[in-house]
Amino acid sequence: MSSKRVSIKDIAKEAGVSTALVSYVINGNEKEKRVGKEIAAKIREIAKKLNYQPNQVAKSLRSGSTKTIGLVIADISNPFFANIARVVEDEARRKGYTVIIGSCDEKAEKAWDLINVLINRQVDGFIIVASEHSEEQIAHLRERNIPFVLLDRHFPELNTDFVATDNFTASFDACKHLIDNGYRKIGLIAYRLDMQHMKERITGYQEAMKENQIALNPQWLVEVEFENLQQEVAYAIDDFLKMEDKPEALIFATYGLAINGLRYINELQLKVPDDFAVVSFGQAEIFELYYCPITYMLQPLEDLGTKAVEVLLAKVKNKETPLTQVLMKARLIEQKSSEMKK
Amino acid sequence: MSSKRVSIKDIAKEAGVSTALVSYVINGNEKEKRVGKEIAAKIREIAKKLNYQPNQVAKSLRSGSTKTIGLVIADISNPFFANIARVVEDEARRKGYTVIIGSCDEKAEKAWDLINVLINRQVDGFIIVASEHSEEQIAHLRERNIPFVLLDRHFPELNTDFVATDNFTASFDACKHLIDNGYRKIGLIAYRLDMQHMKERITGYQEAMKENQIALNPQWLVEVEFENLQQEVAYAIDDFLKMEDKPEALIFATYGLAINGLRYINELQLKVPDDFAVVSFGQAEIFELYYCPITYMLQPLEDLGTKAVEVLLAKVKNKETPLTQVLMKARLIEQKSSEMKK
DNA sequence: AACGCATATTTAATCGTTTAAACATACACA
DNA sequence: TGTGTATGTTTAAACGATTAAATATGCGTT
Repeated sequence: MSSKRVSIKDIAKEAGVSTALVSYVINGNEKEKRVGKEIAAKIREIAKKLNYQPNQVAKSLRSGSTKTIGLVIADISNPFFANIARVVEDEARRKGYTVIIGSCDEKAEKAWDLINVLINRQVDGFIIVASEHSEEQIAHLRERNIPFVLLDRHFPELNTDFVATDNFTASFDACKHLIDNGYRKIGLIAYRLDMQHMKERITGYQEAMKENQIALNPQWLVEVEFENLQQEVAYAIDDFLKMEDKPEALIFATYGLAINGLRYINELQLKVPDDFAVVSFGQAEIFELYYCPITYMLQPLEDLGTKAVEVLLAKVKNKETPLTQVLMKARLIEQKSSEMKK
Repeated sequence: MSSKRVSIKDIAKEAGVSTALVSYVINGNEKEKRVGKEIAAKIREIAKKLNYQPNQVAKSLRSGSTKTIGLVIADISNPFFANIARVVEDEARRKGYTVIIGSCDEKAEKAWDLINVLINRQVDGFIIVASEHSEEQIAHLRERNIPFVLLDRHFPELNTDFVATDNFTASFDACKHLIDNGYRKIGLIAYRLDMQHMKERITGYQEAMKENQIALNPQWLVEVEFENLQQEVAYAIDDFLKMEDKPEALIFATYGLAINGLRYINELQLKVPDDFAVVSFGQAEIFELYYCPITYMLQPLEDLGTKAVEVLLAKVKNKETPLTQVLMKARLIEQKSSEMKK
């Protein structure tokens, strides 16, 4: 059995009417358009019999709306993004939209390509977890009047819609928690990134230290490059160990940093929390499963994702929707890795 | 600055020619179609000036090909699927295709919805990581002559194209490895699933035991339900512990089972590998980061993914392509969790 | 001058759907 | 008989691209 797709024309022919009537009936406009009762019933019956499925591509061309949103992230194989993707997918589907996910590895060039492909595919809007140096792309979208909302990261100087975690407070809380538990020499491993969310994770830490009268030792703050992550993190920890004023607690500013840091700490046969107490950003089973479960700042992924979809779709429906900027609080999940200093 | 999208008509008007010529030039058919040199140059120039981007939706409608493939998986937030998705995405993009990923939580109904949405969106083909009870859907696709390839799991009675791991051998090797390292009482925790890949993981284990003259204790083989996973795994381990002939080594048939199993083992303050040696399927940082790194069967995700795309696109280009069925070998990654029995 | 041929360009149909506008028919009422 | 109104249905253009077929023009040959 082959099977050409059934179109509205086939139904029209079989029913002996014009395609207009079929369209009216299929879309439930038969009342408004005054389609005859028997004809309507006949059309519905035939559509069912032939298992008619509307061609979304034709609809999209005609209507100018594809009911599709593009989700631009760094890497779908990273659990943080994968979790976001899942939330966005579910919420979008609930509202009749399909999501196209694209990974750009934090590379501006890949992101450009990706965005262009998606624009050509006429996505109705974008949810973007932005990378460094993507201001230009964002500005481009705005110029072309394509709806988008930034998720998790934003550029304060661009004044766009965004939905993100309050990273300053999260980092402040993480550090404060360690201080409360008796640690005073606290190191922070972050990325060297010219991005607001990372900067806030740094200033939050600094502010918490200051506010608790702890002199900031600049050596305690290490910013590593994205490339060669594993080595960079190892060097950072090596350096900590060599210091006179060696940190007794570490904050990892992302999940990826924590993974690499903990791996190296294991390799050195150091113990958490005795050699280093630990608090991390990000979330994954791993933090529960580590021999010493890791305290972390739980970002409200579910809320972030659904809110982003909501904000975007409002924008899609009405481009004049006023700017929406949402900050959500992270929650401290206390575990053994940061327990009260002995 | 607003910005209506630039179409081929706009270029044609500006150049004072018909849309046909513009189309020829844009698509590089100017030689074949004998477009005048100066005109061609002019068209190209104008296209550039106006930053023309072809409307992929219109192209799709006209050509009947969307250059899109649907990837149907259980859950994008599961690292196994996320990794597959990444490989598929990259390979597809390399070949000019876009991927739409859909999660169906191993539910036949969700999978149906998803597949229908994607069919309506005219995807050119599907890569499907099938769930239980999805034979009907698969058969449906075949009847409608829509190209697809099964990935990671397949239904032997359906005789479709597929690309999968040789699970029998993988499981055999996992078990054999434990036996070689001195363990003889070996438990297997698997899903109760009517699916080939799971069955093979069971028979592989059984075969390895038999071949090494180890009497199979049926209590050592536990099949748990997908629902209430955490509890079910805990019960299974409780049961093991109560047995006279308690297993000294465990094989987890999936990543999810391992996560839950290891969490519970931690909770009971049992030690790997002394209380239980462990080998698992799946892969993730976690297996390296656990206090006792976990031995696992590394599935060749990269190869599986790229091959699946290759097979599918061959099918898309020519529906008469002969059946392609590929089995790939998993590789044992030996770590401390299965070291030689003391 | 007539024809053939090569070159260059336009016309118009097509993909599947939506929808404003035109058309047709019946009936009520003056 | 004509006019108005309600009801039911068709026509045809449009979305943006592709492409077979038609057309136009110039040139060389006889």
